[in-house]
Amino acid sequence: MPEGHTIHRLAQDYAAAFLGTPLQITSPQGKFTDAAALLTGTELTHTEAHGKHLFLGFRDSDCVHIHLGLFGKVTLGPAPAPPPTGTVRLRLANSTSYVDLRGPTTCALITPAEKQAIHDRLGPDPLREDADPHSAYQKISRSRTTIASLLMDQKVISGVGNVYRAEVLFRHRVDPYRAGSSITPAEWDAIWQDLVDLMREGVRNNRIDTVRPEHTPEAMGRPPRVDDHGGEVYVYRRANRPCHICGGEIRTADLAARNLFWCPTCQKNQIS
DNA sequence: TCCTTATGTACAA
DNA sequence: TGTACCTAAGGAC
Repeated sequence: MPEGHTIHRLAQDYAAAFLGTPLQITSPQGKFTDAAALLTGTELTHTEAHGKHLFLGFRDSDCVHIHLGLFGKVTLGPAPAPPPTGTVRLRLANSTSYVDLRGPTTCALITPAEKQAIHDRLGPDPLREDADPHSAYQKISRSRTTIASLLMDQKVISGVGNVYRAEVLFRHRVDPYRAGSSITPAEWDAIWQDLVDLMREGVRNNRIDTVRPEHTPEAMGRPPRVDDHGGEVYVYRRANRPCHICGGEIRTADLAARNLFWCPTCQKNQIS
């Protein structure tokens, strides 16, 4: 379930379970065996997230770079660790906990220079203190590309994925097909601040909820409901179902090989 | 049991 | 723009 909130939460969870304790590090699947052998017995010293990238620091400068991609999953539990299945790329274990990584796009030992290069190519992350929303707006305001595409471009803004993209555009009534250049500074400020708030809540709850209190099923007099992905949302994966606000049909379309969801009735803001 | 789908990204043409 | 990569869950039979 990897958007930026998931990765920041993992950075916290890895730290809480493993920081400063000697670790047994293995790669039952075999694709990370050499690095695991190099690191086993050492301590985890640092964890960090930037966008959807997770960094695990060992000793002075050893760093494991993890990207979950679309399918990657992490399971964390109390010791003793169960016998690993054949798909576990990386297992960390100490006397109290274990964590298994499966199916990541990336799991690699990298140098400080390589780590820096990753930071350098990523746009500001709403979950990081060092984020500068203005640098994202510089790119957006000069682009003829749609705002829906720009929000998914990790060079523009990092950590936002297909759920937050669809939901934040709905919350601000922004037509996803508007060009970046049509987004006003005030609109961007509101969208950015909203992403900061939503994604922080996502880290806390480990899921994505975007429905405002006045639009919850209870407030609207509808039966309770949790959407397919595990949180409560306005439009994501709700194609052909009624909009929570106007009752019209939520639409879906292909945009850059991803599914876009939006309400054509509610999302008509041209200038706000 | 098979097929589709998924909260992602990189690279080729 | 298309394709490759990685895994698992859910739905259609």
